[in-house]
Amino acid sequence: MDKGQKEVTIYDIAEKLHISAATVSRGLTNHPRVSKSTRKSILKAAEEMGYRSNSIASNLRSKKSNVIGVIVPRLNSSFMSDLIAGVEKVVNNNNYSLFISQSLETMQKEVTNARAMLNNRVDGLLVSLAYDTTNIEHFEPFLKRNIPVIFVDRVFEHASCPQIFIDNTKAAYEITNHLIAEGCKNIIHLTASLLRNVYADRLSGYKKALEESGLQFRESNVIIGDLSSQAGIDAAAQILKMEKLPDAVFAANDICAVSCMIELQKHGIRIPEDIAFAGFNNDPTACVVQPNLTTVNYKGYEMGEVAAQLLINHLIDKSDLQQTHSLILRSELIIRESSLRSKKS
Amino acid sequence: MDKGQKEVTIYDIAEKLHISAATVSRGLTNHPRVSKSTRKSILKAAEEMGYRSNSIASNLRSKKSNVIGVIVPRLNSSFMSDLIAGVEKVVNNNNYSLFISQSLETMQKEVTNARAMLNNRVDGLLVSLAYDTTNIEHFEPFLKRNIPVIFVDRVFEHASCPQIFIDNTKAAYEITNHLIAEGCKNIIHLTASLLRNVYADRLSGYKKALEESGLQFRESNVIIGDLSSQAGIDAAAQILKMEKLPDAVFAANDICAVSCMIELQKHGIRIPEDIAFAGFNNDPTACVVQPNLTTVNYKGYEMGEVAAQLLINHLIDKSDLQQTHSLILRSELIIRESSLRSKKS
DNA sequence: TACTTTTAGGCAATCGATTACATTTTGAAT
DNA sequence: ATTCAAAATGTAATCGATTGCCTAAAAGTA
Repeated sequence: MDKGQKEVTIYDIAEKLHISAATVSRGLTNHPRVSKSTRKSILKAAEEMGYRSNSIASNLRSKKSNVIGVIVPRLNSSFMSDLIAGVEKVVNNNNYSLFISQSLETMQKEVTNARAMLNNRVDGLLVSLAYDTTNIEHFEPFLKRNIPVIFVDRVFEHASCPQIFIDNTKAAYEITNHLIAEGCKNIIHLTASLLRNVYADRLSGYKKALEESGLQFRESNVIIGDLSSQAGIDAAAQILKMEKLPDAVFAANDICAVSCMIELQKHGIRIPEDIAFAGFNNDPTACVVQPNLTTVNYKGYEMGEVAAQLLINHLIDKSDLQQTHSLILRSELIIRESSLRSKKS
Repeated sequence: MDKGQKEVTIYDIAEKLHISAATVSRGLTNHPRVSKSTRKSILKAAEEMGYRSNSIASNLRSKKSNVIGVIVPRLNSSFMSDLIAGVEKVVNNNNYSLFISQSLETMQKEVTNARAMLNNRVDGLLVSLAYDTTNIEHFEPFLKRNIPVIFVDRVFEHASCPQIFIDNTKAAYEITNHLIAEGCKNIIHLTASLLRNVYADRLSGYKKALEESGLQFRESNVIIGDLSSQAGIDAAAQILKMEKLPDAVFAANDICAVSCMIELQKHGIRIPEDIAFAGFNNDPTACVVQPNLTTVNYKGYEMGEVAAQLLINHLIDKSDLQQTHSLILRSELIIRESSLRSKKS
């Protein structure tokens, strides 16, 4: 089973027009050193003959692929798919293509994927790290080759890699303060691997808020899981077993917050009267669940756009990436009924 | 700003080991005609020298890229991101890579994206069509070259393109029948472009159920939009203006169903007492919204896995794709409170 | 020992486009 | 008609790996 008839190449066009392949190549790429009339005849012949530029050959020779690589923990999360959609839009509008892979939250796959990206000679890389990634040596080969690597959301400190994220500490600080202002004094925090800035920072914002309000931070109030829907259910079970019920739960994402909340409701807990709730991300479910979930609005789409644009600008005009080391995007606290206790009391 | 120091090639390895590049190439690809000892020394040298296989060069010569292309309407929908996650898993496990682009529901972008995929010489293509795609001439160049094209979910009838989807007619028939069994007689159907099988088939299942129950089908009961969250809100407004309120709404996806339902609730409509609701897809929100939404379970992840596996099997063992023309996956009706009126009456 | 087969490895063309450099053509100015 | 810069095109090397065909060496066989 072969690829059907032979492909039309620039040589075929050259032969037909009795000109050289070099001129054809120039004609097809709008090189200024080819006359208008020749270009026109080249384009016409290309069209007629069903010519399809072979990017692979072009990439090999020109040592650039016009491909951006993306490595994310998972593709099927509301946040990540938004992020990727934003990236795709920008990348596509700039005539680049997108190579995508997911690490499934393991460093091992992240390493494998990075290697595949390198072999495929992507021009740049956008990365959001897996839960258990402990170092980023697997990106060194890119940096050594001056291939830009940009971290998004789940970042890692490295002199030559720009980072794009939000101020997680501040956001968590604000949301915790809000809960405290609503009268909560015993706040559970659901989170995931503290290796990741997003979770470590949210935890520190939470701690800071407690501290400033003179509330004691208790290690046992931090439940570390994978922030999945199941993790929320498990956390609910754990909470129900506590000798003294907490008066608030702040989860590091909405998925987990919502499932935990619903599970607790099934056991007769009233939200927010018995336990106030807050999440993170402003997932679609946040304003569907009853009561609507207080959360941090933090949409991936723009983050994806910004990251992709930064990368592409660099690739196009070679602007110095080091200039922009960290890009901190805006996030906002969205207060909904799940945390509003003061009105009721 | 160049790519740093020169890349290590098989020639460098060959020179160092005083053997030919051909042998190095064979050694690296586990070709049987190279001795164990030479292979070992090649691998060792490659490792030491930091050799990275250049897939581009390899692709050019071997005329195969080990890349699968995917074109979907959007990346940031729960269903599509699940589907892509399934595809990615299978593709990745088989040492292929993934090229992804979104058509944003327009045929124009679909055409452009297809061309980019072709230029990049993908080995195969998975496609889910845009709303307004009227023909699939843009995939002919693939077929002419014997590059397999498989349609997923939003399919198109074509002799050489396998299709993977669910029985939308049957699912819609069942869900409509269920609503009728619950006593509904005036059922609104929210859907999108009838150019797409998924929506046309659901409509015909809806019609068939009405017909068989002796209920009259009314054109004015079908509201065509884009099934977005906003479309649900718009539909709610339209419904509220009707001289006689419907007693059920069956939306062709959950996003739209949920937003429509919530909007109606805001206007004092009780679900399911006043209006029963049903959606399609079993999105995460379906079991978060109150009351939980009756829907069709129809997860994209497995569909993605199946599609990718079919494609890859074909690429690997050249099994005849024509063998499997249509693959109809299982779907199931999930009845939840949003449509349960009989108990209450 | 002589001959055949197997195994390991080398040679060189090839994939298709790009591009530095060389050459020819054009056209304007003298 | 001559000159010369500018414009247009051609030549040929190059990117890095693969592979059909060939040869040499090793192993097996009689």
